[in-house]
Amino acid sequence: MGEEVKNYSHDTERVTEWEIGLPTADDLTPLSQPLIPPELASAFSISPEPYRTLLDVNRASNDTISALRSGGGGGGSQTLSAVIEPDEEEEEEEPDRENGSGTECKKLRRLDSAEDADSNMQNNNDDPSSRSVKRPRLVWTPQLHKRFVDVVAHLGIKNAVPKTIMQLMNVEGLTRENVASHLQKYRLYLKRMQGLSNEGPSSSDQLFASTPVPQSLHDSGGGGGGGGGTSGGHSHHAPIPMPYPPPHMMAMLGMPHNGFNNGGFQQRDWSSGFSYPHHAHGHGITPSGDK
DNA sequence: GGGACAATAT
DNA sequence: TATATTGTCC
Repeated sequence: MGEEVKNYSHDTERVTEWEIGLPTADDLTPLSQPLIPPELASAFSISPEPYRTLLDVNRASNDTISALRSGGGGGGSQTLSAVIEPDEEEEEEEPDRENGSGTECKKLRRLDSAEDADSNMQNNNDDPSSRSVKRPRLVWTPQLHKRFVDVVAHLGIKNAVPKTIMQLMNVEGLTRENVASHLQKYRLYLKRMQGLSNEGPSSSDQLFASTPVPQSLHDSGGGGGGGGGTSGGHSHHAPIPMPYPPPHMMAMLGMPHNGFNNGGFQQRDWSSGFSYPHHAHGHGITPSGDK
């Protein structure tokens, strides 16, 4: 790891902090390589994508970058659509990354090509003004969850209510319901952790277990849990007005869940994780509007 | 209206 | 299984 790549032709100041924890170029499959090995492709009678040379890839990424730069300009707000920053950005450190072994688990995602009988009801809506568009379900990726935890921690368990959390998280496309639902589950988890008071990251709750529970959350628990609360001290943070560096993130809704990138869309944001798997018909991005 | 929570649906 | 939705109570 750790070798500064300065391939970028543009002059963006890099925020190296954001890059910590990101996979290095070596960890990623080069764009010039097919996502599916030829053998596999032929085994499933998948017609392989046209072969791409590095030049093609380069050109494509330059296109993307220039499109972004001209379109988004230096401006701040970007609507969803194609917010793909040339630079990798991540947030914060992740000290202990205990990965069992060196081998990255590569999961081949099988799409059930089962024809979605997908009764696509009244769902064809281009009009952003209409909120009847049913948005695909949110996937709480570790990154997203971390942000969630951070916000909750800063608010203090006491002030952490869905609406506030949602606002502070500053994630486009995230709704109060999303947060409420997740918060519900998170509280359950916290309760269990307190009840056990001992560390025993149960195998379950991988997501939660991977994110340290901030001390400020051990708050009064109100006795509820059961006794034994851990430790006593807690510092409380007053609700802060503008807590987080809003890294303008967006929720990617409904990425085409097709093995291949159609338009040449590349997902990246708050890390590769923010994805909505489901049937996203047609255009997937842009939850837009909303709230 | 909004939050907590449980039950239920997808 | 994870997340969404709904219903009830406060």
